[in-house]
Amino acid sequence: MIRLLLAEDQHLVRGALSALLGLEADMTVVAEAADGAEAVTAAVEYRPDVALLDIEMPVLTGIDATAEIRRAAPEVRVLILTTFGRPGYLRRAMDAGARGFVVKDAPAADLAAAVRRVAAGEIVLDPSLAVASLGSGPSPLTDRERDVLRAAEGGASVADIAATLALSAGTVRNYLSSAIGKTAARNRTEAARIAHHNGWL
Amino acid sequence: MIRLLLAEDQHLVRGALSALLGLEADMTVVAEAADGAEAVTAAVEYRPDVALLDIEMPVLTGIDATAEIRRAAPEVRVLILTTFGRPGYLRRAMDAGARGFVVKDAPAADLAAAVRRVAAGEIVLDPSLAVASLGSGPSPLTDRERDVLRAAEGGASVADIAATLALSAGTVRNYLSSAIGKTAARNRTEAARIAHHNGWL
DNA sequence: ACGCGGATCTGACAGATGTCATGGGGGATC
DNA sequence: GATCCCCCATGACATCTGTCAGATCCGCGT
Repeated sequence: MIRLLLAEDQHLVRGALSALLGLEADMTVVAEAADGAEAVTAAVEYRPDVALLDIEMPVLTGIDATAEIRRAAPEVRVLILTTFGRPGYLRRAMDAGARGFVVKDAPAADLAAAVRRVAAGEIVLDPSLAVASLGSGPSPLTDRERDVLRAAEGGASVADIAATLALSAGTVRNYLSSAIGKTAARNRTEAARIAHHNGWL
Repeated sequence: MIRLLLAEDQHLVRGALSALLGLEADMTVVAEAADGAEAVTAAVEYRPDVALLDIEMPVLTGIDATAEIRRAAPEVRVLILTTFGRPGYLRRAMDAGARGFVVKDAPAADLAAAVRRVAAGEIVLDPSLAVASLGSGPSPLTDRERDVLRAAEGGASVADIAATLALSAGTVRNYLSSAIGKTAARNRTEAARIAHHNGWL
């Protein structure tokens, strides 16, 4: 019997996934979590065979939660289940210690299969995603460039960004400029979109 | 027996919802669709009692699909099930003829209840969402302002937008300026974010 | 010790952006 | 018919943005 932990912030989706996996004769959902922090706590407490984590979660990202679980409950195998197949997500998830990566628009039957393979100790990756991940390479952005881009996402002005990051306005513009160059964009908005799409933020 | 049509573009989520609703003794999923156009076709063909539609779908939005179903198969009752409780979404969905609106982070048990009530002829709304919808009022944007903002979302320049909409650059800047004013934003990016968040795009 | 790259800053410049005043044309409303 | 709003446009202005050239500091590897 494979014991599962399910972490997903959308209540209805979580319940639906629980129902879906509950139909499998060899699986049982032993715990559910609505955010990354809850997921870590539950992983420590219930020691499931497989932890199924969404990436886009409040409080603690699925990726950060993966790293935490890796530290606090190393025998728990983490399978990432997320909406977006961003190359950067895959890479960071695997670096954090995930054992598999499934996107939410894969066929429903694949999920149970992935869970079984991860439980058996295999690494499970969508091959086309893996190709995209290796093709686009790691993030070319430095830490500061990432900070600045992230702060610029919502439409903040240079002055705003400078204030929140405690930098001079000129420095912020320099970072923005180099981030724009590295993403081959034509302004900060496009740069943020591209970086986001690649999972670099 | 309540006959259901399920339209949701993420395969895994669709399968999971199908599993969840399949557990209910008085419901059966008679058709599934991966985009809005498929949903309309399936609604016409299978004439389900209730059509469960996501809003964020390719080809045809859940809202557009609602209007189409209303025309082509008026006896089918549409229940919108979507990720974001944007006030503008609710309003437009109801205007298009939806009979209910449920957000994906509602408790899982609520979904089956909502389906039953819609099947029985009731209108089902999340009360707090309804309040937000009435509170924020309808979209203050004109058609053109919406077009321009939408075109600007990805970081396009004024010249790009002017080219795609066949307008003069000055006109584009005027529309952007008035959209920025109406959304109380400080630049186009923030305006697009706010409009998007309210479901005005 | 030396060089390299990242983080931080400044100053200057061209071009993009946001604002405003102003105009004409068309449809809806009163 | 007058009024209002939306569509479309132009020109001028102040500000914001993106780029580039330089400059200092620090840590890391050879």
